[in-house]
Amino acid sequence: MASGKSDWGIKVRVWVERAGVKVLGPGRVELLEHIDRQRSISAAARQMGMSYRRAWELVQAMNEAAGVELVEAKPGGSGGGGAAVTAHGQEAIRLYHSLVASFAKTSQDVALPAEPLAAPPDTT
Amino acid sequence: MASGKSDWGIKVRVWVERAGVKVLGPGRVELLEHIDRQRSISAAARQMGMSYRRAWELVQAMNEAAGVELVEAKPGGSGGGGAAVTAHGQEAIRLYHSLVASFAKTSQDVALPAEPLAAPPDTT
DNA sequence: CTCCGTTATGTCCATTCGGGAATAACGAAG
DNA sequence: CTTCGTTATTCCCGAATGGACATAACGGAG
Repeated sequence: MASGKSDWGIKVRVWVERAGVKVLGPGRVELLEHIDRQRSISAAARQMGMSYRRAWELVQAMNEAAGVELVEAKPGGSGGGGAAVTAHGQEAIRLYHSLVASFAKTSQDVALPAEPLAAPPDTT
Repeated sequence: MASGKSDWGIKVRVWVERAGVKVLGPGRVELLEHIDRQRSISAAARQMGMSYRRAWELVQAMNEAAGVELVEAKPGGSGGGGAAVTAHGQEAIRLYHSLVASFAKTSQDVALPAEPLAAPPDTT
């Protein structure tokens, strides 16, 4: 029963750009949240099963694309240093979540019919 | 003036799945429309600047994922054969466009503020 | 000064993706 | 049967992606 019930679904991916370059996406925001909790890029990366390299690149890309520091990182110091999500970063997280919520609501409203690809009756 | 005005924007990508596998996306629907006009996969591919191979693979994937033939292709015959978008395919195009329209509307409604990342005032 | 864990950066490599080209299959028209 | 342009299929390769690893830089604590 490959199509026994109705396993059709709508998927939406939302992201925020500035000057045409990506600033926030689902993965980036998730990373922001992990950094916020861990106060460390490497710890966040580990927790997400992502390489530190990639996490760091994402942070760079985010900061540059946003034009403001969303994550403030510093090497050295007690514990080796660490990273923190700035006030702008916090705001970015809130903003993105509200966007996702809006589109999720739309997704509910436009729910697909049981048979999305039933050809409409001939109108002649 | 890297951020002189307000070059922030929201981007949304919508796609339709069945049983967890992608059926329709922006590129696939565009391909459907080109095939519908050209009545040929290869012509559609040329027009889109895409290799015939990729176009053909997309058609296969679409047909299989949908569980119904969205494109009916036949080799041989006068003119070498050709391809046509079925009634189900036509319906798929309509469906996808309506989805995109809905999400575009939401995108308008949730338009970003001029300074998306202005930190909210301290509430203490 | 030494130690430590994190940030910062470079190099190498497996995987994926899709283009390009080559080839066969096909079937109606002539 | 031959011709013709399209569909169908395979093989090879370049680019991009991102993981794994190695190494330096950093700076507070002791």
